[in-house]
Amino acid sequence: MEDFSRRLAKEIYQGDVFELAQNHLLGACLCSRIGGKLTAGIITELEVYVGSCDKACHAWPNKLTPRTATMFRAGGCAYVFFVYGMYNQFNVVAGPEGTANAVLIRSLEPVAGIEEMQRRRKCENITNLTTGPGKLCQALAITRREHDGTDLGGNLLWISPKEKEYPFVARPRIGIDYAEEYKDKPWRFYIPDNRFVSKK
DNA sequence: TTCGGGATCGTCT
DNA sequence: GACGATCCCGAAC
Repeated sequence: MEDFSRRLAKEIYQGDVFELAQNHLLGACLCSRIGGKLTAGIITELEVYVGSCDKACHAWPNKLTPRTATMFRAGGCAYVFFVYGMYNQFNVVAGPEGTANAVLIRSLEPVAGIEEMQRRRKCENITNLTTGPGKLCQALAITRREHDGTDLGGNLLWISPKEKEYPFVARPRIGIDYAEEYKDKPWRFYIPDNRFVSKK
């Protein structure tokens, strides 16, 4: 039986965003207990966004708006936004307060609450439950309205540290063609040879 | 297996 | 008023 009671330490979130993404979030377990149901999955794919220089980042160039305000908070909380009129996307805020760095979680390997995920997603196929940023929010019941800014050290939404090391590869990010010289930066990281990745 | 369109609304111009 | 850090489904190959 897996134990999801541990929490990633606060200081780790407030360090370098790439270090956080590569060495701490990839392979860790994203957990939610929403509506009384525990759902959790191992993070298999993610993308890094850097507010100070990265044209693909919502908060570039360090632009604080009502939408991006949570990204400027101290690392360790959730930045959840809404796109395409129907999907939510979950990010982990990184770095010290006043900086706008985030890690978009793109894909999970389901490990707990799979039946609840199937109900929420109206889908039986395990490999289609959490392989995409919009899908995993639906599976874990994460929404901008309810969870933007949520502390990731609590009991609603949290991250349990990885229990072993995983290899990872670096590739360009998805869906940011407008980002000019930043669109080809290999800031998407995923665990190779894992079925639960949205795009190879 | 790949491609293209539609759904749908918060956010910024 | 335009445009997405997407997803799903159906059509064509």
